[in-house]
Amino acid sequence: MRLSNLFGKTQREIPADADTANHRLMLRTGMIRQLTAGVYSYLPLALRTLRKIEDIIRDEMDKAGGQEISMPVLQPLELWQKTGRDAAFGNGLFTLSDRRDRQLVLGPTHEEVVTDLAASNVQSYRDLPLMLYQIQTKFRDEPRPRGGLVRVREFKMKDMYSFDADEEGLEKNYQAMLQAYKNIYERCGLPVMVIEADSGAIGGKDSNEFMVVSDIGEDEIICCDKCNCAANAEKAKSVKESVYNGEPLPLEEVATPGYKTIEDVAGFLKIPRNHTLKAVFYIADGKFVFIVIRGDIEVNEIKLKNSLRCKDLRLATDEEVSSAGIVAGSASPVGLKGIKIIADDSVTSGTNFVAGGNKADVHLKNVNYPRDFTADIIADIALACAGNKCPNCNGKLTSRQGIEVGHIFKLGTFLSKALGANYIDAEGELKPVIMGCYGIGIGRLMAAIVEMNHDDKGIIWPKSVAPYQVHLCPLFVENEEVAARAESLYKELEAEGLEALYDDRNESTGVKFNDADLLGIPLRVTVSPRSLEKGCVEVKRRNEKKAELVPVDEALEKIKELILSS
RNA sequence: CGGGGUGUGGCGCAGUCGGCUAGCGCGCAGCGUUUGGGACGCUGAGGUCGGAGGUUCAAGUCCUCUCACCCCGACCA
Repeated sequence: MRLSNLFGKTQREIPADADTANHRLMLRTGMIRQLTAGVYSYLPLALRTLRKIEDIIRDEMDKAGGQEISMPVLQPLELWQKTGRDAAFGNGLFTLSDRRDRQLVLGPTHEEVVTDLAASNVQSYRDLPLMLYQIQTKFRDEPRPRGGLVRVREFKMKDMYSFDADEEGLEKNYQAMLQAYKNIYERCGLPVMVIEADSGAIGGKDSNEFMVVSDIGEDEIICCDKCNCAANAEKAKSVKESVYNGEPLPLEEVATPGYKTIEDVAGFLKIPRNHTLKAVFYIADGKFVFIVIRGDIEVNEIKLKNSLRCKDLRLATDEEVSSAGIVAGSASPVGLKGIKIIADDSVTSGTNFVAGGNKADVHLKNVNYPRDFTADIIADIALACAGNKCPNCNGKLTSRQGIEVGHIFKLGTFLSKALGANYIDAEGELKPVIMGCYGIGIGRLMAAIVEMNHDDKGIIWPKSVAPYQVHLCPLFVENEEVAARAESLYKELEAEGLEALYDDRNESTGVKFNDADLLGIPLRVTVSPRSLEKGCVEVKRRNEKKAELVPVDEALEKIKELILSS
């Protein structure tokens, strides 16, 4: 490609609100252009890289036994109602109606469609296992798109679905996918961590996320510095050591004039925060719920949502709290009637806590579970934090930010049951197929690659996904020998099937070199009067400082060697 | 959904106590001189100042409504 013809110019200035390196660089290189919030056009350079990423993914999916298909973006809402996931996605679902007023959705993912497809095509255990995948556009109406390509509303995703007759088959496919994913990231030059994850709106059981550790990541990873286990903060557990304050003592009221927060009450009574019980109020699917948790621990809303098996969860407003008859600042589970109580298991391992008194300016001392109150649900709903202890090895937990570049799930049978995806086993018995699903966001993966592979000059593409393999950069193109040499070298490269970006523009050296660094093609070949005087051209890797002089007639071989070496 | 901010040529911005023909830098086109790390001169093209309504002799500037985009929060009583 001649740079003079390339659609998408490099920019010297970019909007001030592009605050991540990958976003700035993709704008400056002219790879992407935003159309509206979370919706982008991909220009030629971006598309070339996206295709290379897709080809790596296809290769690994095919090796793992996948078959590529393509499923519709436009899907009947009815299908989503059958599985109940229209509600799970809620406002995240883009919906529309056709001319006959039929409700349609733009697919945020394809479990429903693929399960429906399997329902009509899988009949016997002989049809299993089956692995289907596609690389297809998804639409999700995110509350807040951000960070360039990191969180968008329209994006391409590789989604693979596995169908098995039994749990062993699922496990085998799941492990195969885990390995395939590791291969994909490695081939893309991206270091990833595999962590335990919550399965979220997709539903299901076991789930792992693939994380690129980066400060711009939106996810928090909780990781043990001793045993190296790691989990998304949404899912992570930590040790909640028992708080034993002696044998249970009689309940006792204590005046706490004006002291409402845990911080204030604990300070006033001169006790640690973990000797208190905290009350938090949520509205779960429209119903008021009362949460009790130890004062030093925060509620993990994802865990809470899972415990409640609810679809919608939000904090209760002040009005809702008072109309439920709760005394804000002194709320207590003790003596509470007619309200669902969910307690973190931390309240069961300790004695003589301080809790609210259900009267203004009064708290209760010596509250003990279950003597003084009981809960409708006892569960782990605690947020694990850096500094907590690891539940596996008692090591110290640390926290870091990560970009989620892949997510795999063991779905089980809830979708196949809802959509009638059954098979007849060897004994003639009808059974639901067991499913798994496996996703990678292609654009986000590209953003993560740029984020992890750049310097202050520009992108440093890994060879495997660079838009071009060689950046041919003649200087002083009005010099006839330079122009002739560059032209013939370009034609030779093309004839060899090598991907060359040829900067044929009559620009100054500074402009050309700066653009070369910005674009980040792995290998730069400079043709100039100075080097030609020595009968040479200059070859330089993007990730190295020094250039190397190579005799003109050896240049092609040298370039091939450098491109093909690892 | 709540809070804050911004909308002026392709990009980045100034102009906003109302006042003449809306300006600067980059980029773009032409000519010339240059050019081993973002050169320079001259000439030129390109804007219904997000949109609608209003106030006024006069609106990019003031008022009302509206749309879009960005940032923060989605948070513990």
